[in-house]
Amino acid sequence: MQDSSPAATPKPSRIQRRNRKRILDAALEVFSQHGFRGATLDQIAAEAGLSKPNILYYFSGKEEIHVTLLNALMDTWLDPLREIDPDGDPLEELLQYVHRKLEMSREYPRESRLFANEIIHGAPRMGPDLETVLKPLLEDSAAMIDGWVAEGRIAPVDPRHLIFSIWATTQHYADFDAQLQVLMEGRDVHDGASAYLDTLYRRLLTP
Amino acid sequence: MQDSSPAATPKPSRIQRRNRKRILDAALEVFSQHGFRGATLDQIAAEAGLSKPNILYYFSGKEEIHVTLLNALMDTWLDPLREIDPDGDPLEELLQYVHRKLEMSREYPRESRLFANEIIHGAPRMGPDLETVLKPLLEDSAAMIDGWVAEGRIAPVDPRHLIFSIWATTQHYADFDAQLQVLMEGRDVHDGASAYLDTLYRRLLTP
DNA sequence: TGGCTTTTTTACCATTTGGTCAAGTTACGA
DNA sequence: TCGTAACTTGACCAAATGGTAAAAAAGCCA
Repeated sequence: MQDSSPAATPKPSRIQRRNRKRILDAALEVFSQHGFRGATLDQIAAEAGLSKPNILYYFSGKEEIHVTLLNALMDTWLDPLREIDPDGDPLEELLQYVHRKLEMSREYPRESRLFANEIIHGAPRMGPDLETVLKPLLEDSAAMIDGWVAEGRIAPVDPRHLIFSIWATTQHYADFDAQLQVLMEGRDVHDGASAYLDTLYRRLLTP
Repeated sequence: MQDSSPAATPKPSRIQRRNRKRILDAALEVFSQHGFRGATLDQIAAEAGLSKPNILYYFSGKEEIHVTLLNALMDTWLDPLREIDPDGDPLEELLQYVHRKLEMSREYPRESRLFANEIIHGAPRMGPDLETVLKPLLEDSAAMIDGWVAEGRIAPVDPRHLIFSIWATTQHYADFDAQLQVLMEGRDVHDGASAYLDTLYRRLLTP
């Protein structure tokens, strides 16, 4: 559907799409590694294979790149939570959620660190999203879990802290990877984590 | 004992001690809030109530301040783990460890964030300490827990991932505070966390 | 109080870095 | 193929920032 309204963004050309993607990819790499202040446009430009002024042709500034990344991230980041089936088996649904989150930590550690970094520094660019996107979703999920508890289908548990602990334990494997590399030298971290978290939440939630 | 050997640091004067402490306090505040790159000497100076050149009279540079903080932190940070009594009741010892760690997150959120920030960015200034201090301690603790499991005094569990999950769940309350403030508006986060984590690890570890 | 050391400040400096600008260069529809 | 719009770049800036130097001030002790 071609947008013909005058105020809308005209049309993203082929080159536009390609270069914006390159820039965002490069920026994810650099921001997740060095943080917002620690990252420089020169680094992003080098990583993207573009010149700095060219990057500023596609984005109005460093800030806009960062915000764009954060917004895009929020959605995919919460998908696993949205995928919990209220009509499924509670224990299995929650365990699947844990495994999906752990899988995301392995597949997308840069995204996890980008997010963690933003929150640690007080979420200066995510405040609105947390309130409008994350909070309602958390409340819905908490209500669903409370329902399961009330029906006696899982053991009694504080639903919000349960979710926090799932976030904490799974994202830890991405965010603290540097530490784990030292401590778990050689061992397969992820398989162990998967088995451990399964046990942890199974014992917590089994009625 | 007055040190009279020629190569040793002479003697920290009263003013030296006072000002170095002021600087480290201020730096902890600023570094934990903005990260290493995000923090500026001017901010630290303002927070400490000293001029920038004066700060550089006490420390050779921004880096040295940061490293000093990190080193000082490492010790106190691991104290709770060292305090686990191998001869105590396993379940109660581990639960106490959880509560002590949670308490540290509440008492020293800045330290927690400083540490998290360092690790997220690849631990560029902590590599040696992780290897020489943290790793041996983890191995000792893991052996102790394995012993408890072998004796059947707690349920079978991977000791390293158990410890990781305790770190993750407790530090989460300090590191992701900005997120929790939005999501738990008004609720008492810490009391809920304390009760939840007690349940979580009790159900996991009860034989 | 005089003289020495320690501490503090004022004035700078060099580099880094986010961002601009005007002049190219390339892509593409007519 | 030609002209216009889209894209790219080299040369620059101004502000921020880590750090220095030398002089002034404050402590301290005989």
